[in-house]
Amino acid sequence: MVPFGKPRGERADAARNREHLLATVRAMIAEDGPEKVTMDALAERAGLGKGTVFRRFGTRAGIFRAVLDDAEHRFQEQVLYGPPPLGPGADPRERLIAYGSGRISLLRSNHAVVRAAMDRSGTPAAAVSMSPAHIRMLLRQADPPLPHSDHLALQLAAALEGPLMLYLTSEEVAGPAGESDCGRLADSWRTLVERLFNG
Amino acid sequence: MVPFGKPRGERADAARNREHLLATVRAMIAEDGPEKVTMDALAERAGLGKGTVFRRFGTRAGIFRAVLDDAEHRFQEQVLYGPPPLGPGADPRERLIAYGSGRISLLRSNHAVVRAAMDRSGTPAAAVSMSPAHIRMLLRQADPPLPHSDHLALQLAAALEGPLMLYLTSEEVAGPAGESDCGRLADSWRTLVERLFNG
DNA sequence: ACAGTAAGCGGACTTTACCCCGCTTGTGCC
DNA sequence: GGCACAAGCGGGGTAAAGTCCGCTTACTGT
Repeated sequence: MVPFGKPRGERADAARNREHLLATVRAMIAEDGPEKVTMDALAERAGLGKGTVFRRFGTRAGIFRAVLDDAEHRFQEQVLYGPPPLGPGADPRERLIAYGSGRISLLRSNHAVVRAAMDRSGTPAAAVSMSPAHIRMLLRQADPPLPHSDHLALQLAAALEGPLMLYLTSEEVAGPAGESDCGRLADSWRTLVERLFNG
Repeated sequence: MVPFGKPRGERADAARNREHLLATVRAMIAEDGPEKVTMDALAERAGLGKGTVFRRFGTRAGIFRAVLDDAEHRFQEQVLYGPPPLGPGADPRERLIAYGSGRISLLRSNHAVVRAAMDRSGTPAAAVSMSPAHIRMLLRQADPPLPHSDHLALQLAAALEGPLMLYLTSEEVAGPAGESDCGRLADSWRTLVERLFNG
């Protein structure tokens, strides 16, 4: 028998500290925005050592990824088990359109944190996103399945997330103007998907 | 008359230093890759002060943007004045397809530098790219013009550049395997554009 | 040629992410 | 309960980006 009987889960104090750090960082984000969050300040405010912060989250970006995890997870649940058209039941085309507008508003409402989570080129944003996989699945379920579904899925994921991550600055996204912008982004996503499926 | 008669162009020594720095950074990139380039090392190797490096390029990412400028500029010239289907003369659909595969191979062959050029969230990658504007123009020239052309252009630009910038890691792109990957990316771009125009 | 001036230069300084490693503490086993 | 030990903790240390400001130097008009 291999000596690794149990992976020995996270220790209780560690879990407590993680929660505490998450709460603290959320508070700091609410007060001054993510760009003002420094590791030292976070550690001090939480009353913990800097080493602890890094042990829990690995990198600065990791903290923001953890902050997003919640919202991300709720959304994913809607996608996997929720009611149509987002959840299963609707046809792939409608699901994909719904997925797009849901994802756009998710990204918009967390835009600053999303940006902070992709700082430093180490991890590509794929880690923050289940989009490529989900889109690929829907492309394959289409009748007839779309060609190049793997690469097409990457491109569609980028079409969805890229404008918010690559091309739009924070000011363009925040504020009331940004809302209508995102609405139009959802409209053009719909166009894109409809034409893609009709071809 | 306003006192600003002449913008007083760049001084000769400054221009010389810029060229020298660019040559130095290119050499460093060739030797160890962009991620190993530090501002201190660059300044020292060029025999200049660090302040000078920052004055010239603003940020670390700025250096890599400057390095890319050349290739970018040559490509842009092909797009604006070169022969069809990339240059003017072909119909918008064909030009867009050609633009995509040209851009993909440009990004692939400079992938490491492109990534380095978008480090630090300050400047969105738009600065490295004329894609959104060019794509928008082609969408408007289509007959009939496509709806939502502004936002659709952003999404298509992201579909084109996003996979290479957001979702594919350096290893996946470099090496011989990456070449076929990029070829398939170009194929699925073609599909995307064809269906979009046919709808 | 020369004086005035703005642009350029250098390098010490500051800030911040991230590493390291000796000490402490929670946990599973008896 | 007590032991052994891995996991967790702390905070000083390092490296690298970016800022500042006093000195120097290339251009311009006369």
